[in-house]
Amino acid sequence: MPGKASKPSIKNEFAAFKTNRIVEVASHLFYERGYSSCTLDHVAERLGVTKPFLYSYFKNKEAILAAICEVGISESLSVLERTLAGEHADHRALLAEVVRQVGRIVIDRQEYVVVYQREMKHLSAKDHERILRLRHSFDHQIAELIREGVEAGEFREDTDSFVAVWIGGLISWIPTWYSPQGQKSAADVIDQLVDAAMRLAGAE
Amino acid sequence: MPGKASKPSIKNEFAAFKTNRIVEVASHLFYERGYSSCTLDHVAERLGVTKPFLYSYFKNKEAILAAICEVGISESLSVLERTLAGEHADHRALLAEVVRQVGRIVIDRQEYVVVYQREMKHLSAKDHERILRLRHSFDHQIAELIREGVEAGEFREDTDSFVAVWIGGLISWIPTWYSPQGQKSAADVIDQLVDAAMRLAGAE
DNA sequence: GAAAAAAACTACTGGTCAGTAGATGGGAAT
DNA sequence: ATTCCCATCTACTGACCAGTAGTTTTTTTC
Repeated sequence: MPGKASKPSIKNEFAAFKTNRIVEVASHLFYERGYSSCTLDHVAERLGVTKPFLYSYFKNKEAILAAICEVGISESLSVLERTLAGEHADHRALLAEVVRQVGRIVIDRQEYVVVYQREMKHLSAKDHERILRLRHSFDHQIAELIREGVEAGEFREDTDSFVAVWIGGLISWIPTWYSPQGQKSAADVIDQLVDAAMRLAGAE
Repeated sequence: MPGKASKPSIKNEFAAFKTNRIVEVASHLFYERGYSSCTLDHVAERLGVTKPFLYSYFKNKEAILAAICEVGISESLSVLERTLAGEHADHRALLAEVVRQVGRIVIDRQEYVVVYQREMKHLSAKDHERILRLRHSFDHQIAELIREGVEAGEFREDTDSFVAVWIGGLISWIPTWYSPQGQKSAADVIDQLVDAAMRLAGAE
């Protein structure tokens, strides 16, 4: 089961690999068919194993969903913190860089993000709360960044720090319309996203 | 069944009323529990009727979902067209008014909109396509409005008409975080939405 | 290479649910 | 009052599925 720290060993690496594969495949199938309509037999079949196999890596179906839901937000949060810790010319550049990085994650982890958005409500109260805290921490840090930027005179002074939520919306919205097969490349989308975020922040 | 034009008569009005009630209640329960996890017995119970009752107004469960999904987008589209037909000072005012009106609809029809976003993929190919066409028509008309505004010199000249999609994202994102019980009033949210949309369009 | 341990499987259960066939009952027409 | 019709209900089916008990296969250990 994920979520506990174990000593590194070849055995644990195998287990981690299998856990990961389950999450990958489940995410893809939940994305395609929806959580409730996708059976664990289906996930198992796609992995070339049987249902009880899954139960030796996850407590139940909901635990697999929780693992999926956590991917996008926890990666975004760790990139955010790493970027905040780095060196930057000003708040403008910092915001642009954060949005760029997180945009990249959201595009790479598209299916995970969509499953999270759609199926969140099937999480247990505990998992739901835990993941929501991560999300709020993210929004809060972006809001703080905006506030500081406004104070520093880098963003329009009439910019409410609540635009953090709107920027979050812009980012979260991408996976619902972006397709890797579409005309727009991922790089184009990210450039446009950064531009849009800067406009919202009033950084001209 | 909805979707056919009938002569107005007291009987048809009764039927339309019942159809409407089914859609209302189903929307609320699909919103709370998810489409696949919400049973028709549950919908019927909440209405104080039985399952076969539903089947005399809708062909099957998916038809109820389709009716729900259509509400938000078709209301938005009709408001858009009505607004475009009216008189306006300039493109700025026109865009602001459209966003304001559609924002209001999305807030009023919050649950319908969320169900549409989450459960779209359970629609039959036919319904899915039909509703997607409405959605595209909406985005296309907003894009056109932006393009004209840029040409008229009212929006920043480096504004790509693709911001229509980002504005659509802003609007669609509201129901996932706005709550009527929250601190922010609907009017505040709409004012902020309009401001954000104007920033995205580069209308300063 | 045999015994023990770990990993994965076969086969099942108890419950759920979309959709239906046929019964019922109350109002309208005659 | 009787017949008919329409709306709604009762009662059912066939399929599906999360989760489990107990067995088999594979790997590790000595």
